[in-house]
Amino acid sequence: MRTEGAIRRAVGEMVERGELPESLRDVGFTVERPRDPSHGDLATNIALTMAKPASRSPRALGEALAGHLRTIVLEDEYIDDVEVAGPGFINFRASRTYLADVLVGLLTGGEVSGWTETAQPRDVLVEFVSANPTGPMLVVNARAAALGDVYCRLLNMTGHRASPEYYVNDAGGQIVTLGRSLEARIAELRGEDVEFPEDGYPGAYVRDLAERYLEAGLASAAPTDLGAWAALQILADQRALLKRYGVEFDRWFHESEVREGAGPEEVLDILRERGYLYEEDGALWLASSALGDDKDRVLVKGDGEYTYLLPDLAYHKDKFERGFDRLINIWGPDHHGYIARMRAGLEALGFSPENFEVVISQWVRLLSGGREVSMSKRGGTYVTMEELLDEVGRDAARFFFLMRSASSPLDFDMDLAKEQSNENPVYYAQYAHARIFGILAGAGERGVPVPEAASVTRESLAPLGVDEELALVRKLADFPGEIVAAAESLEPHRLAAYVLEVAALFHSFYTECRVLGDDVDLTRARLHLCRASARVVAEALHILGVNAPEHM
RNA sequence: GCGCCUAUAGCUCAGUCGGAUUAGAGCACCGGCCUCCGGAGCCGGGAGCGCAGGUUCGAGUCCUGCUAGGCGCACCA
Repeated sequence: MRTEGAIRRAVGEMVERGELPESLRDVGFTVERPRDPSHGDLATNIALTMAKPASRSPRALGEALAGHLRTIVLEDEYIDDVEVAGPGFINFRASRTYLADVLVGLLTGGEVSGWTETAQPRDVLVEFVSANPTGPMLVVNARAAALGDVYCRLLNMTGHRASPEYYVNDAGGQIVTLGRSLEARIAELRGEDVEFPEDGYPGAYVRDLAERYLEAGLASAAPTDLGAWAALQILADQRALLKRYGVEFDRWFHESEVREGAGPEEVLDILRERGYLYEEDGALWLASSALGDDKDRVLVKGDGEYTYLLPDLAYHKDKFERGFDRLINIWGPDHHGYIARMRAGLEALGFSPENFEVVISQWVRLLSGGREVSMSKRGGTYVTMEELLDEVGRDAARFFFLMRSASSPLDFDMDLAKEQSNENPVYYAQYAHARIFGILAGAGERGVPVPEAASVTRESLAPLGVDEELALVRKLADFPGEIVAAAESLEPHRLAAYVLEVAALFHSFYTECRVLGDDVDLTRARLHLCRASARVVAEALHILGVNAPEHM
């Protein structure tokens, strides 16, 4: 901020002296952190953007601007140096005072959310997983669960109000199919000779449910009721598993409730009023092709039954009516074709489609022993989310899913995730945290006084100055900005990458700089740096829902 | 046929709002570092933007076309 102000002032001065035309007073430019640390802490491209309109060489413009900037920032205690580099970038170098204040802020600054609050908070509903209650959750569900959960954490951390929600598809034909599958398995257990339904669910879990059903001493029932019962059992299992994974929903919204309520009929009324509903071939159609969809969609079938879309529209209408002004849905890649009709339907209902976002979470391919684990739902061979958690644990599973952007298909290396070594990124990050606590404990054992975090001052940090120390502090200074960037772009993988970078810089610092030494002041300063690093690593991991252990 | 996603090092992936004659990590491979705070660590080394155009002072990034892979195009959910 202050850098941008200084640049504006420098441009203003040049305009007033006639060194630049008036038209360039408000020229656009950016200020950003250069990728290469040797280019300083902040850089602006202003000389490049104004070179053409000013018809002067960017390099010469840069020199002229830098001259003005030097006198302007002279009294700024946070900026040490201004220089022109490359084709005409103007680089600013942060002062040691600035870096010291970064650490003071990290150690005494209270809740992280206080550093990252947005000026425009929104009420966000994040709907994710929403797996059919007809079978166990699979690894793709685990990926979506990690993403949705962290979206909420990121949004809440940046001052929004995010609410995680699960839509339970407990209506429609699939529940009946589940019921008929269960019926057949129950009959088998009773020794009856029955044929398993052709389209039934072949998984072993249906047999387990049949056993449970008989053990509970429940009477025979119609397939619909059997299906409803089975779905309830499966849902309870899902809920427990998600909790174990660190994901809890504010609300489980049942499709059956939507269908029983007035919502679907209200949707039809509004669409009719707004002219987006028509009848053809005995069915009621949504005129979605008028709003960007490939074709119109049936809402009420010829037999009077609702299609999936109608209750879903009613559900999303309900979301808006509950006061949410931003809806985020995480869907699998097999549902991307559904986006256009959903968006069209919401627009037809009078909602702004910009407030409805869909993130497509791409498939997960499991690798084990260097080979792909075959996944076939039809063949009944698949790896469930529960098996994955049993195998690799919560921290590794979450971190691996969150390391990659949602839009990339993911190769999940089970062997690597299980490995307790430096090859495993999640251990690498956690190790940095544990190592710091090892140092703090070691200080106590040696009688080295460990300063309270709150006691840190600019002056107490003055002994820091080695490259490894400063590089680490610079990286720590990015923390709030990384949270904001990850939240705004809904890209948790940035934060995962960031925490690995912090860990790497900490390990380098640790190797190069002995923390517990003879120099009391230096030791105190480095202990503060350790504490601040541990805090950033822990906070970042916690946002990702990953533990930051003190011992490993 | 139409639509969406993907294509960056041998492998798995980053790459911010288009920025720096030098495109980064990790794994794998090669070579170094423990009388000392946690070696689950550190330091060094080679190799790459699918193809062809275009926009721009500047393109891995934006646009067009092509190629390859994945997914989707229901009165299923």
